[in-house]
Amino acid sequence: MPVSPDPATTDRPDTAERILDCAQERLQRRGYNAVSYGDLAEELDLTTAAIHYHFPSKGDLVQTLVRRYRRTSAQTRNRLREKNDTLRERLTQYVDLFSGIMDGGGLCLCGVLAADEDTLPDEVRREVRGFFDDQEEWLTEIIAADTTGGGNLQGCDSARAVARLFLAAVEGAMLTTPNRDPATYTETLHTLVDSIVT
Amino acid sequence: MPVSPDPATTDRPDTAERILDCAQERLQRRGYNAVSYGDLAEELDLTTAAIHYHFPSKGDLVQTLVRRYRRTSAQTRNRLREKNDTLRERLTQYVDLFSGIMDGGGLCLCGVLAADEDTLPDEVRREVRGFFDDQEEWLTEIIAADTTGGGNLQGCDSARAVARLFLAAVEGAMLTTPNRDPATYTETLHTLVDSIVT
DNA sequence: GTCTATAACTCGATAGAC
DNA sequence: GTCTATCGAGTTATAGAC
Repeated sequence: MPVSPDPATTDRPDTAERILDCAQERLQRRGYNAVSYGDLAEELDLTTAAIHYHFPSKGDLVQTLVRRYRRTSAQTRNRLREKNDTLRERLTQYVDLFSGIMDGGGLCLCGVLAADEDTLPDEVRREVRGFFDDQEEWLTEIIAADTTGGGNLQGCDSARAVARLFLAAVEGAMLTTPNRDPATYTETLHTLVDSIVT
Repeated sequence: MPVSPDPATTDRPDTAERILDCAQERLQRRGYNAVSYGDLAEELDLTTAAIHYHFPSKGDLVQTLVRRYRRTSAQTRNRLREKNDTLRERLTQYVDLFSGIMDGGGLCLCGVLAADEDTLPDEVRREVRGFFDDQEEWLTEIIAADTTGGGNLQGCDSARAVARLFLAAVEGAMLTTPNRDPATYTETLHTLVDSIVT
């Protein structure tokens, strides 16, 4: 039997993960170009050199972060799909995923980064684009899998077109909702859910 | 009869306006924190001191810019409303307004700035919020004014809820559309237009 | 793995000459 | 109205000690 993966006390995340956590929270509030090694170092009680040891460049750091974000998002989506059978339940809980993000006071990590797209290192840009592709693919699948054919958007439009619209509405509503109020965001998206599923 | 407003040759915009033009183009591509006085000075063949003469602080500059953006957007929307009678025409051409922005390679100025919201000076944040309020108000009016009651979104939902959804979809689609392709963006929004107006 | 120290650069902003 | 010159702070990143 292999030993515990943690060399030490096993009670809290290692430094690399603490850096990622902190970077994610700040990026979701401030965007790529307003987050610095200096910020993170101060909040984590480290020096910038220590962060550079774990992530040589800012591109490395944010690429690793978006990879983690994509991975956990995929796990969450798949759990969500297994736990719910109807398209309405699935879409509604998908919407709630992002209202949870807004509760924390930030926006979707990749939504924020997409606005800074022209200033991102190539490896980060690719990862952000991949995140949106993931979402579109998953939404296309659950919409196409719906057999009830309820809403007026079903049938006349392809599942992919509806998926693209849904993703756009989710990301856009986070950006445009007055005061970033999660309840108002949810209300806005429910208007679309009702239209898709009748 | 008053003299010409231009003291000189009247053939091209004055420096302040050239600065605003350049700042807008760069902000729409790079976001608030990746645009600097140094950038603008180089592209305009000026010094940073000259820009500071016209706009003492970055907050002044961007606030003035977003004010101008709100003003010209309002004029464009009102012309659009006068020239078209049906809700479908009005929504379709509203969508085209932003596909025109994407042709230039950038995003909606206020969409980009909203992603940087936590880093904006207060006066800029207020102006950006005002832009979204303008859009929501105008969309609410044209949706409420529609008498055909065609789409499935009409009636069951308030005009304001549909307006919020439409604005969110427009801003979000600019952000999430693969390769920022204007044609794909337009396609995505037409899915929503069809749903609203049947 | 974290530190000190620093290089090399960019940032927004200002003073004062012309 | 635009310039030169500069300040003080912040930026990413690296070298080398511990």
